[in-house]
Amino acid sequence: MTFSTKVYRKLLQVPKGKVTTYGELAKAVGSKNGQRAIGMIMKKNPFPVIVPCHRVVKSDGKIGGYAYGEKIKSRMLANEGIKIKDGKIIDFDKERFYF
DNA sequence: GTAAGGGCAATTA
DNA sequence: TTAATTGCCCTTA
Repeated sequence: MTFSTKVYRKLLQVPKGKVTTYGELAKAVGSKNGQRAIGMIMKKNPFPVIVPCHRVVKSDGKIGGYAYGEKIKSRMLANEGIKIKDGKIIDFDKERFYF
């Protein structure tokens, strides 16, 4: 069980239409300061299909980056019912998922 | 085994 | 309030 594996499992707990942040995710797996590591894990994401890495955003509600393009990310989020405006989530506090 | 970087966060000015 | 700097953890080279 590696760190990345935990991150993936946690991320899979995020329901459709909800999002989480790198910080929350890091804290959820035991590394409250491991947000950067998570970002890297997402980038090297070995399971891009089963891991909804597009549901992970920055703590301030912005989409942040995305290995396959931010526009794709925001589009997928919008497809799940999350409103995106100018690169950031409008109802971030509501759509946000707490582990 | 060492070094650098990454889809950030929290702090400070 | 926005911008810049520092720090943290993990993976990859």
